[in-house]
Amino acid sequence: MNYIAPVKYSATQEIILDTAEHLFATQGIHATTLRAITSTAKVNLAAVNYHFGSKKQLIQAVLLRRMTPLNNERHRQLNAIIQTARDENRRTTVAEILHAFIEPTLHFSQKNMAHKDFMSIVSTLMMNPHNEFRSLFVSIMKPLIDQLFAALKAALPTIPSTTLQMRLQFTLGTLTFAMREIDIPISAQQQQPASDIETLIDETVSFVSAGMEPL
Amino acid sequence: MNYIAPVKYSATQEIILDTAEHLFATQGIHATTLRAITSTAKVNLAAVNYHFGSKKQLIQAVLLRRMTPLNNERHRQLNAIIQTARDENRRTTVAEILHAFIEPTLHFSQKNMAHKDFMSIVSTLMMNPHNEFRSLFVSIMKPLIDQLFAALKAALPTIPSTTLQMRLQFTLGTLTFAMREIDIPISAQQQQPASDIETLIDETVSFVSAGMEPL
DNA sequence: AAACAATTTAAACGCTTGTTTGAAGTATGT
DNA sequence: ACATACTTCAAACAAGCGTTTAAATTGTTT
Repeated sequence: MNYIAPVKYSATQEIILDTAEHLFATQGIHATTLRAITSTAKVNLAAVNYHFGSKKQLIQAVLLRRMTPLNNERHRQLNAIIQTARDENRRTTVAEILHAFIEPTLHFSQKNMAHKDFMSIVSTLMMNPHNEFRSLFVSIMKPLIDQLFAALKAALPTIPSTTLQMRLQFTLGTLTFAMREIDIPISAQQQQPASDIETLIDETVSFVSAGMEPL
Repeated sequence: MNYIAPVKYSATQEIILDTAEHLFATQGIHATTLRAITSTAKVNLAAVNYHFGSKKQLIQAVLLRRMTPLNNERHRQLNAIIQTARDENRRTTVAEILHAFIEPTLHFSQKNMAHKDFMSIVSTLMMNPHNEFRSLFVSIMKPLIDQLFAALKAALPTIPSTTLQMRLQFTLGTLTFAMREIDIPISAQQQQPASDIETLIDETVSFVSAGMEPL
């Protein structure tokens, strides 16, 4: 359930997708030209239009290629902890729920440079309410966010929905910052401590878990 | 101290700045053309180059015009609570410090549509590590962030700097989401509760205050 | 009222953009 | 080996971009 099979691409298509992904992340989607993509990928200028139809469709392909497996994994983990709690005849905890969403996200973003680039694109998109491709992104995320909210509501039945929705938005904001090195530089900061993934995951989960239940 | 005087603009310049601000926020900086700005503002196409020199300099002017008074106010509030605590011979609390930063930010962003647009641009910029204008933005923010970090470090002396830096980044992420209606839509959500500013400020401060000291 | 400076205007500039074209090349199946 | 489909290629296309120009207009000073 909720599983979506990935799409297969030819070698040329994958080179284009990889190159576009990297340039979108580092230069921005709008600022990246087809000439920049094709010359970097060492393919002909017309290759993008031939293989993907248009620049717009290329962007969508870049997004869907990685979004699908990531969301599959997030769904898998959420279902897993819900099932485990049911088996053990108890409620899921807030930290469990948030971990099931945050762990795949941060693990995914730290897997390699390509994944880091991809998450960079995604977070930029999340921050751009009026972006042309945001509706695509939102439609992909919606079922997952709904499931996440329902799980949190069940774990924290006394908190009003309005408040809980707000805190979930804050959580997404925290996660967006966590999954990149956006770092407004801090003077005291010595050249990026570069903590490992597990520490980052733990810190993020405990930060938002505490925020979910203040006082 | 830390106060920077605002720049004066002519009527034509202000119309251009207002229009550019709105279009930058709703369409993105790169996607907004000078022709779109000047035709919407009902001024001649050449007016931007005449009054600001170039599109690049116009963007900088849009940023600086509002950033300066906002940061003046943030500095004022931070200095105020530090002075008050000193007068009362006690440490500043974490919630006080975060409130002094968050309150002016959210109040500013909710003042009117123009301010909302501006904060939309700023948050997009914060999320774009490789954006051309990020360095300008960071240089403006740096003294403030440093002061904020120093205050937090003094209030939470037992927390390692590395951890504290991470939590400050999370806080900025939360605030970035709070100051806009970015809202990944949640199904249970009934057409935006639209809570008032004071509630939003309180919720944000308590969320990040809790996150600063988990357990 | 005349002279000067500041601003606005319409038109054009060179350049880059995404896309399309038709020929050349390559792979596949019989 | 040939016919057929697929892919690559260089070249060109119209459209849109930021910027510049020089004349017309407006505002200010003397």
